[in-house]
Amino acid sequence: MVAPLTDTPGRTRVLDAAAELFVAQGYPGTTLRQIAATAGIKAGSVYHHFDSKEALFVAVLNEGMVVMTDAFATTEDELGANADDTDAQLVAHVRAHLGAVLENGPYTTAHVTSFSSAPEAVRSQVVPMRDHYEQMWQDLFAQLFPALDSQALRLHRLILFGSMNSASEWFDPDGDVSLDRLSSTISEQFLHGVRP
Amino acid sequence: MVAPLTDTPGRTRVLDAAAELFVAQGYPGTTLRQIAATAGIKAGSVYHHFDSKEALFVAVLNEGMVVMTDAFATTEDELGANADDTDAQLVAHVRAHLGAVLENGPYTTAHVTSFSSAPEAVRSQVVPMRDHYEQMWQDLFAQLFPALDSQALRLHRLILFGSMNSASEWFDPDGDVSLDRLSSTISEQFLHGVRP
DNA sequence: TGTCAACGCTAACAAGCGTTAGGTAGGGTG
DNA sequence: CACCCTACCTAACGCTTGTTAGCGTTGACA
Repeated sequence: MVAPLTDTPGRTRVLDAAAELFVAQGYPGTTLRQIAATAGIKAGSVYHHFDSKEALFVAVLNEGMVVMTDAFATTEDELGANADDTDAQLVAHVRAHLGAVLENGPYTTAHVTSFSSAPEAVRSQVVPMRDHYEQMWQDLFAQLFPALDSQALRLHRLILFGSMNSASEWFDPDGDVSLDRLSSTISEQFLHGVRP
Repeated sequence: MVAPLTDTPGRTRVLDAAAELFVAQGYPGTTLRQIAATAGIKAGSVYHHFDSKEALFVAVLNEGMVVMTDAFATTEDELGANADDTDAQLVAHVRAHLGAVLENGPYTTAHVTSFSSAPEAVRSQVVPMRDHYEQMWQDLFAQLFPALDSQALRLHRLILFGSMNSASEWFDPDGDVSLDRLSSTISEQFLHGVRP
């Protein structure tokens, strides 16, 4: 079904397998035996690396959040010169977010697709990092659109997040729409509306 | 945990309970015993109304799709006079879609939130109806934005769907953003971009 | 060379899963 | 009256789940 992964050290192999399966089947729909099999070991051996299924899921989500936060920070650094060009700033950050979610492996995607299927215990452990990431965007929006009040900022941010994250359900890296094209379409659409 | 439902006849009570729980916990995360308890009966009795857990899920999703398709058709009928006003048409359909997803009970919401957690067997039974609904929107878009080619139409439609459907994750009917305000914000945003 | 931790295995556990068989109470109809 | 259909129950089935305990093997380091 899913080819066993290569010779990375054990813990990483388990983490990779878990992320991949959580994305495809959600948290309750994925079993430890599936994860173990994909990682090339037996179910009991997973407990050598993680305390529980919940802890494993938390580890996956945290790793994903780190990738996304890093992508945001890197983009902010790289911008520098264009820091006063609203359009350029937004498109760069959209591109970074989409890159993180759509081409940086299953860790980030897990956040978008299977966070909602997580039990409360898992959710509460991950929410702080999520909030931090959302706050970065909220600050960016406050800087880009100073005329909007904070409620409007939040609303528009959530609209943008919705259109970006939903792409994980239909985007095909081998299709005829590239990531760059998608990023600029979403950014243009968001800034100026549908262009005829 | 989940309050038992009211006095509706048996089959409907099971269907309501199932929809509610599938939305909250996804398909594999919801058990027949939970559904039965919420409906006020025992697990085995569910099989008097439905052949299997899968069939029950399919019934929920189909019911949701009927509601959404009806909402679309009703909107098209009601428009009539304004049929040449692009802005009015879009905002009306956005309002209808959001109304279906956010205030017409858990059946429609189940489509948005837990479709992805369904096993293949369920998915393939529901896809035709989904495709039909998407086609209605695709046709609407073709009429509203005749200057765009079909690839661009699809892209913009998916962007709009993303921002609308993601609202089911954060929209609060009792919050300070009303459904009407949300509908017009999303429509305006989609048509003309962020307004300062 | 001896020791120890890291890593994996086997085998089993209690609990929970979807599902089924067979039974019971009650109302409507011949 | 007898009959049957609807709606529900009880009790169990075979299976899978997350998890644990105990045991082997390996390689690094003293």
